[in-house]
Amino acid sequence: MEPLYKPQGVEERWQGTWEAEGLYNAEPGSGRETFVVAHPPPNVTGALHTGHALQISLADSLVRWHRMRGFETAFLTGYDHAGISTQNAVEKHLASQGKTRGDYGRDAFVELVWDWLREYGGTIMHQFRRMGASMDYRRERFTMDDAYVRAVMRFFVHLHRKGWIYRANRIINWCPFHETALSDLELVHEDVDDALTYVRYPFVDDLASGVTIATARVATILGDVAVAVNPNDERWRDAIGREVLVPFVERAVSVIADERVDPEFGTGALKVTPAHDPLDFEIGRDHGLPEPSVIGPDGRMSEEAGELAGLSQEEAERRILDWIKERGWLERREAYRHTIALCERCKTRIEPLISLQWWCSMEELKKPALEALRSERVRYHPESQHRFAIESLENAPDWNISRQIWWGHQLPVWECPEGHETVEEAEPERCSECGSTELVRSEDVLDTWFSSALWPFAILGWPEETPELDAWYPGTLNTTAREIIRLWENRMIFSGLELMSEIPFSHVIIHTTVLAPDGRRMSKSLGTGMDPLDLVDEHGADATRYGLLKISSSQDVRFSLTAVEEGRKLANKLWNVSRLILANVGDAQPEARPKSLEEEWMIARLDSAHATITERFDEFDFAGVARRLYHLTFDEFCDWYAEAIKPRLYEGDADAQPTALALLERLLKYLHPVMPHVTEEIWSHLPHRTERLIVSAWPEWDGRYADRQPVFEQIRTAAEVFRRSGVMPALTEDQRRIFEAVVRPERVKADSDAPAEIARLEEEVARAEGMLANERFTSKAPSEVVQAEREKLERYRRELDALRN
RNA sequence: GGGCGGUUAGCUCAGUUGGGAGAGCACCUGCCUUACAAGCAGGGGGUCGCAAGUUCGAGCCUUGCACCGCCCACCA
Repeated sequence: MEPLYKPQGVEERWQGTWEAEGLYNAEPGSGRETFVVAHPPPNVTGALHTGHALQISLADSLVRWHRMRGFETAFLTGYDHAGISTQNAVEKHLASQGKTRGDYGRDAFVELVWDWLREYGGTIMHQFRRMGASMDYRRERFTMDDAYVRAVMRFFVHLHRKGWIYRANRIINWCPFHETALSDLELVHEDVDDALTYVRYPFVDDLASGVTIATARVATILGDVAVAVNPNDERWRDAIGREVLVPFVERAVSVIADERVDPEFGTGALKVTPAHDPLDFEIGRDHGLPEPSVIGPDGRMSEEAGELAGLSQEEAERRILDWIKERGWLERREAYRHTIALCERCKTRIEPLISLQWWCSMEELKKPALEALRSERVRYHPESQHRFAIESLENAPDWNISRQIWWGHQLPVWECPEGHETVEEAEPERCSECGSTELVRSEDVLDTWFSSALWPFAILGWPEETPELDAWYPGTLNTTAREIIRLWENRMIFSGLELMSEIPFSHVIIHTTVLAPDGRRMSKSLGTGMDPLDLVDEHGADATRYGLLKISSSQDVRFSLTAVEEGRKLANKLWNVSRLILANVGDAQPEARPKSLEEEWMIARLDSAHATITERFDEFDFAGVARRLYHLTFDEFCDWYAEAIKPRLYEGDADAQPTALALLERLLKYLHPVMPHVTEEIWSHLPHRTERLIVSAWPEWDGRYADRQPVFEQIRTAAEVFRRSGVMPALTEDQRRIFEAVVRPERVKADSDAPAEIARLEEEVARAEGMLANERFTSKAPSEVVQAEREKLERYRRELDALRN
């Protein structure tokens, strides 16, 4: 064993060994209590980012802890096909060769995606392994596996038969680049500098006056079917019911009243374009207005735009503005900064369009899920996120589940020439209504999250009845980022309840968002991202895991390299104290048979750490676990226990050796869930150990020596006084032996500063005396607090006496 | 605009029923001590964002304000 611990090489070796020896494997039917984590499936095209690394660190520490505690642990993993994201990646690849998906056609394109994935996809599992994630990689699943596809089809048909899936023409978010609908949750928003145009729509019967509206989308004027004002707006009260002319198309439309119009914005009058604005759409439907679409799926002016058909929106806007100016209807234009929606994948500006899409009603699905959340059968952690999850589900709108892309699960819907729809899991022979055999399958695919919603049970073989499904559903917990609550977590809960009649897991851990060191979000486009594998290469997976856990306490945290470096130091410290012990125990067998104060005290400290670690893990306070491990190792095990027994080890004290080995083993076990590699490596150097640490038993609590702690603490106080002042306080023989081993008084320089120490203690005595002299304190404070203060005062007086002699 | 989180040492952060302000890093001093110089021992450094309130006592509880951040959002 070298003095410097180098994780490089060691970690990969153990990762290979653990997996090869089948120690990550989960088997159903062991009869043991289960601990099941269906880890969030990363995008099949993705690479490990900091969020993944944190998620792995959290989940794997819990999994390893439970494995050692004797649970049957199933840490399950796989890939998400990530419809739009993957298609986008492949299309970019094609674009670099000057091609488009249109050059291939649907079937060839989908084949191309599969080829592309075989070439470039599926790298992240290697990175999970490199983090030390103890997943059962044999059971890796993919949402496009045949079995998984069958589960998705079953889910769709099930919901359709219940009447909860329907088709409707509604306004949706349209990405003109991908030419597909998107849910609200697949958008990003960006502030842009635009112009707000004030246009007068003249009254039909009085062209000299009219209603002035303000718009940021001049091109959509062609689709106006009304002007709306707030009914309480005095300025426009007389205009309600009159007719105005829509510019350019010179269509006469009514001025209507609607509460949803904000009188504060612009002039308080809104042009109503139902086909191209979500609010206008609602107003239009409620007032029974027509819905002319003047912008097409390609983002250009459509046939209904008449003479402007085929133009870009910018060109159309110029033409319309010229027309308005000529007639003097343009009141003014002003600079206007506002927020627009973009496709999160290609950053193309979203067009709100009316489109025939498939929807999933939330009305019935969400009821049992809400009950499960309100009764806390499923609990989000922290509590604030639990409330947010409930509110999100309460307000969940119907879910647009169809997408007009090619990569994904094609809808199990077949149409005959009569327009009848047949919905079956597999291709039907004839139309269910007219018997026609000329069936054409819907071209739409399902929203990626529709299949993700089945993850906890589809990966176990559902809808087949498998041993895995029987053993591991419901699972235990799930870890995820905050923004995934509505996209995924809530949907797993309601789909699990609907199809399995049981919640998929009991706990959802919403983990920290790791920000860049400057406080901005980590993202590739901002250039603030970082590759966690660089950390792993430089500092080791153990240090990286420790560092990420250490900073995982609050909702958002800035990444701090010092936390990872602290982890590296911890690994090195552990390595070296192990060298000390292993080099001086001969062929002793590990056995805790304490014969001295420092041994008893160390056992009491290990007991204390045992309690804290259990408590912190149970609360999902991973930073708290990391903190306790650090101080247990550095302050208690190394600085005091190891220093105290060192002289005995050098002398070959046969009593010290077996206990030292036993306590080191216990320390290694406590550290293993967080730092698996270095602990397993040290474990492999222990004499007579054949079993692996990863599957060794979590230590039992001892509990015999809690009362030895005050006796030991007197040595620590004595050391403090001595180092500050050079004065040697009175100690028992046993205490003095430990004191001399740890403090090495012969090495402490004789620049004693007794006067300063006396002054410090005098201040303390005065403070304590003051408090105890305050009658309001002694009469109102709890008696324990007063008693503790009296004891402190006495201790200070004793120390002071020792110094003054 | 809404929700949530944050504001404590130069930096990143702990502070768990209200009872003497802490850690790591950085900085300074002294030590190559037969585990570790990626170490050991010691030290300096903080009106706990601001203002009121409750209390014998507030970093912690209440109210208001300010600033920072994340997430969400159909003011055209």
